[in-house]
Amino acid sequence: MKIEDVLERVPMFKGLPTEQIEALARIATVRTVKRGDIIFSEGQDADGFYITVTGRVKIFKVSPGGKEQVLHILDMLEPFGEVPVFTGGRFPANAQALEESKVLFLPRSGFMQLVKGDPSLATNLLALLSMRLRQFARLVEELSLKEVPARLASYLLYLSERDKGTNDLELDIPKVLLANVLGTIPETLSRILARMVHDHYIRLEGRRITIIDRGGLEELAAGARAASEQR
Amino acid sequence: MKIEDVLERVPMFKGLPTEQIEALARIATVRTVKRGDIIFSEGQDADGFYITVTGRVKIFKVSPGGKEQVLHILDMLEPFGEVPVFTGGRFPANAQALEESKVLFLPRSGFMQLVKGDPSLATNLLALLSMRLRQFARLVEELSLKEVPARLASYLLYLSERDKGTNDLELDIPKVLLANVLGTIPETLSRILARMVHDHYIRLEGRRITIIDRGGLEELAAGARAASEQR
DNA sequence: CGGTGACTTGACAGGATTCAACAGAAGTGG
DNA sequence: CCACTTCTGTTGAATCCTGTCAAGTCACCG
Repeated sequence: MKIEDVLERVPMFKGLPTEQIEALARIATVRTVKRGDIIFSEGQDADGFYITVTGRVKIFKVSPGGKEQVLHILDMLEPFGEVPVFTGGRFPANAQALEESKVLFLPRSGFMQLVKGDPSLATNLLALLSMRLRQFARLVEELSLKEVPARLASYLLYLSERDKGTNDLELDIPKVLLANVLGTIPETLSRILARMVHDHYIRLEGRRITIIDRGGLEELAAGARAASEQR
Repeated sequence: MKIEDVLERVPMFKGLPTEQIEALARIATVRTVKRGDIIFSEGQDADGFYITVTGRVKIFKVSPGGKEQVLHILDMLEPFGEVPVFTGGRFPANAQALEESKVLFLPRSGFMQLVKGDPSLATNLLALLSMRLRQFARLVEELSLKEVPARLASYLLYLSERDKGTNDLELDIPKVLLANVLGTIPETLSRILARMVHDHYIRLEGRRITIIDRGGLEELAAGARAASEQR
């Protein structure tokens, strides 16, 4: 597939005139990465940003002890690593391919010129960054204000909502990764899932989860006292 | 003071032509708030954003149980509540005045037009939002990957750095608020400060803190094992 | 078939919150 | 100016969640 065709489908570039798409395509380069490959690391000098073409990428931070916190999981056609394009300097986090993926690299120079020249691109970007800020605000809220069961409940409800309200969910990521998304570790996740099963909130078979008490999950997510209340 | 003069000094509007400053001034309104006043609440419909003129404002989230997590503390001439300007919809968090303050309100309509017309304003905004994203990434890292002593150590070092590396710090916020910034509660903060004093990292008199072991603090901030190691 | 990765479970320790009580500072009003 | 309330900060004891350490199962792959 031609790069132009990819760029055209990127939401961020919605409404860009063809010639500018072509200009972008000329400066873009494709990079193929294998599962587990690091695309960039925190602190690394940033001279451009990326867009996923196929595959998925996680953005994450690591503690000195090796614990991970996932900030984003990016699907197809989502830009990432764009922050240092506007602030200059270095990448604030790490990016790693979850699967064999193709990513597009757009060098900073040239891109900035384009932004300056095209107000609709600029406002698209403002919308994108604002959306990210919203997500972060929610993430901070979850991490700081809620306990793990509440976060997990939120996540399950989010999955359900994303699929038009089904009760039959299928985790599309391994549980280790889910744990890191939720800001915890696999062991804890495992236990809380078990507890939720025991308390008849959900049914669980491997990565298949069925919601059987949506109301209960919603209470949990809202921060109600933990499951298995036993006062 | 005239509104134009204020707007001119706002970093975000750096380099804007005078006539556009004047256009902004025409749509802006001033609002005076007392200490503790809520400027906007999470979920409230957003039809514009704010800029601090005098005083300070905190942006925060609240858990159902009443615990607070502070996202930002804004000094003079800093914009806030700007996210929904670009995403539409509602405010993602609450804003409350820490002191008697004057804030400027800029309605969304009109502002967006200005953004579309002025590329340098747009890039200023992109830089602003990107900076915020960076801060959030760091906040998430602190909350998720570090324990309270490490966060406190980071914060103290940050204060020191902000004042050109002094060892004599003066907290400009009450400790309750600092606790909420660090994602904890006053009791815990109090104890950890006491421990740091006991371990000769700092000296403490009310809100005056003197760093006496910077290296030690740096280790703590990096995530080394907690103070008062006693294995 | 040995080996690696994903996942689970148990025992345990430890950090942090909760509940409670209290002292000092600050601000209010008579 | 003093009594009183409120705010701020500190300390103690008990509890709980969560992470750590360790072991073990199951599935999949070379």
